[in-house]
Amino acid sequence: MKDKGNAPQETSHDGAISSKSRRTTLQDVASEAGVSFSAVSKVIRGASGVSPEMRSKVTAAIEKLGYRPHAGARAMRGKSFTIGVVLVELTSPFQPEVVQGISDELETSPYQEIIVAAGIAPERQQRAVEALIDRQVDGLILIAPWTTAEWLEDIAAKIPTVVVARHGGARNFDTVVDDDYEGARLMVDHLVGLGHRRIVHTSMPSGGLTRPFVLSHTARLDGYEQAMKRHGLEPEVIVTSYSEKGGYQAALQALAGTPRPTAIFAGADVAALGVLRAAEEQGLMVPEDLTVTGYDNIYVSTIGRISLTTVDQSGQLTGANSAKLLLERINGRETPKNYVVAPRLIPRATSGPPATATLQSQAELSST
Amino acid sequence: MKDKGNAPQETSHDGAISSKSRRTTLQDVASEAGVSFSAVSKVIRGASGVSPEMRSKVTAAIEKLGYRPHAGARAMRGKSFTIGVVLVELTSPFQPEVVQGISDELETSPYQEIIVAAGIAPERQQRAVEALIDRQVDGLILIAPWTTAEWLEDIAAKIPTVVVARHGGARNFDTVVDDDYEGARLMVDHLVGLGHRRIVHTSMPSGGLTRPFVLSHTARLDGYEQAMKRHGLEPEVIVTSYSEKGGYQAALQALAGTPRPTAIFAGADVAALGVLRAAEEQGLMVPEDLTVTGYDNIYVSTIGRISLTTVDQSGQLTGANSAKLLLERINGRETPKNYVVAPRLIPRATSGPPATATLQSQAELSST
DNA sequence: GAATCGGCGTGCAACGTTGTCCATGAAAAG
DNA sequence: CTTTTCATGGACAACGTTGCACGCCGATTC
Repeated sequence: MKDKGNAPQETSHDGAISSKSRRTTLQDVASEAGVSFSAVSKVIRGASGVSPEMRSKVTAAIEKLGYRPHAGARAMRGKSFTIGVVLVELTSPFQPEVVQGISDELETSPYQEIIVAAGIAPERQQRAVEALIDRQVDGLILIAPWTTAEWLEDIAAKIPTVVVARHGGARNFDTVVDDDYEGARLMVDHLVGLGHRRIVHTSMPSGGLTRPFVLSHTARLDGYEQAMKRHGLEPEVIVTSYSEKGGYQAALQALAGTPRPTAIFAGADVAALGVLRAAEEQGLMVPEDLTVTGYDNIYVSTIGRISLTTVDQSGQLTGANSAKLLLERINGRETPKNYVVAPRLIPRATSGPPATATLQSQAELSST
Repeated sequence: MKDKGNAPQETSHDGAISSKSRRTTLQDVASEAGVSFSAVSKVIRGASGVSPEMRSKVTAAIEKLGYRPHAGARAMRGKSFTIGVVLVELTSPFQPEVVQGISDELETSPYQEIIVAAGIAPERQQRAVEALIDRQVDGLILIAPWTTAEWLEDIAAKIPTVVVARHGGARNFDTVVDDDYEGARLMVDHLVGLGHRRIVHTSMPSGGLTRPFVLSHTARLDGYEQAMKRHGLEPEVIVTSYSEKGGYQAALQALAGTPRPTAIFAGADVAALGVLRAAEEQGLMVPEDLTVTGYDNIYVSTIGRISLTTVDQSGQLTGANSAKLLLERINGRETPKNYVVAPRLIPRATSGPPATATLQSQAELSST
């Protein structure tokens, strides 16, 4: 394997090769196999018009030299085999689960994902998408984008796109959503079934989006309100943010009301954690004095100390499905598909019948 | 702006343009500005030999056409302005914080990060790195890689690299590590200061790595053992994994010992959560009957219901610093740098003096 | 006033692929 | 035995950049 002496490394002017050795290219493989480089390209692309011997010779050479195609060069002509994924925050508990589902699904495909955490601001999200398009991604998966519907349609007209956690369907892209409406109903039914009547819901600003093109939290809000009305109960909503702090603030506000609610249904598990803190501070026992529930079934909710009653929507499944839809779309499908993930109620330790059931119903009666 | 009739869209054979309009290129900008495309390239690259008028004309044209450079084409000749980041798991609580730090740092640079979750298996991590190299990343940040030191040096010889959370320094790459050794000492001192003498530590397998080239958890283990010995105490280590389940199992094992330990110092917060669950199941009050502490100061540890005593190592800072080091290296620095993040003890509600202090010391005396 | 210099703009050859078009030769059909 | 067909492999022109080499021209120097 020594190549000393009479094998001049190509007569280039480039005297000082920068120690970092050159990458093996199609050309290298071609000369190793003793064929033309177009033939090698054909083998790699699985194009027709290749004899079996040809194929095996080339495959052997590729193996021997450890050849790997240059993504940049590929991107110049056609596909880059790269998928762009945009999410809001990596350190938030739910969205990374979706990404993990995407990663796992793409693991067996030739595609590689690029992940960008773009925050909540629409402008920054748009810049992130543009940066991905510069990198010639073959497709986009946008998780809970806060941009306008028109902008999304424009982007999707240019490049195969799947949007996650956004309701309302679309013309040019596929969607994967949890049935948030149904999930909220499940939770309200659970709480009402336990005997609760004053149930407060915490939500987030709608971000200027209009129905039916809304993000998950708005659909949950709608589901909550409808379910409450169906039970003949008065909805009560407090709008803060989906964060521990937002939940804490919402809880303080809710608990100051008279009569005090017996249950707080936070729109997200993170917010429910804040509600728990507020309850603790006010000396309320959960679930004896106050039932607290969330949505998302994030990891923290499962651990013993928290054991939060919540709704599961399988981030993994959501991610895997969006990756599947995107690959279909890259392979030519044009008609939009909308995949709906069925939510599942997970009753745990933070929900129970209201201890003050009799007292409460008296208050209800006198106030009606 | 209508271009009907006598503006033939270039005399190409390509009749059916696939609706998705062509991207604007250097050439387009050049004709808009009435200059050569090399001139435009110079302006973009900030090369010398450009007159002010030239620059403004070109900048205007770029602005007008909304030109954005094609990353693939750039990657063919030189830089791709892309950084590859490899981590173990996106859904783990600590590593995404590091990535967030990297993202924030790169936000103001022309570089864009590609994130890959590669799992714990060295082979899969290696494949991930190769996929990134195929994409011509200009640099790599590897978070807690389980690969051999030789392999890392080989990669780093080819491409600027920063390794996070791996001790021992290196020839060809920079490292950013928390001073895990010191952090473990802080925790042991804290516990001993409270009066504990039987302190169990939970760790993870070393993954076949040999000192001094070890991952964080091994350094924590070393720090724990040294500190215990300095206090004249007997170290007791249980090896499982850094997960809720791993912590649970370790705790069961530890609590079965006689005399029972009064404190369990888990090597990671996630594991400490499992310890808490085990304690709860056995009817032990924390911290009255058992002190539980962790390491990493993940988000969950901060919330009221958990309020875990732990050691903070600022993932954000770690990430930001590794990005800075990588950019320096991309700009030509060759001499390796090792950045050490100072750990900080965060005492919270899960640690306190052992209730059975007298009893405990009797047991100690009789067993010695 | 001629020679030299340096600033500025242009031309052009890569870079590593893809996919179309073309030449070759063997097998099948007449 | 000649013509057509078809499978196979090779040549080659893009793709959108970068960065070097060159040529022009006005200004400085002797």
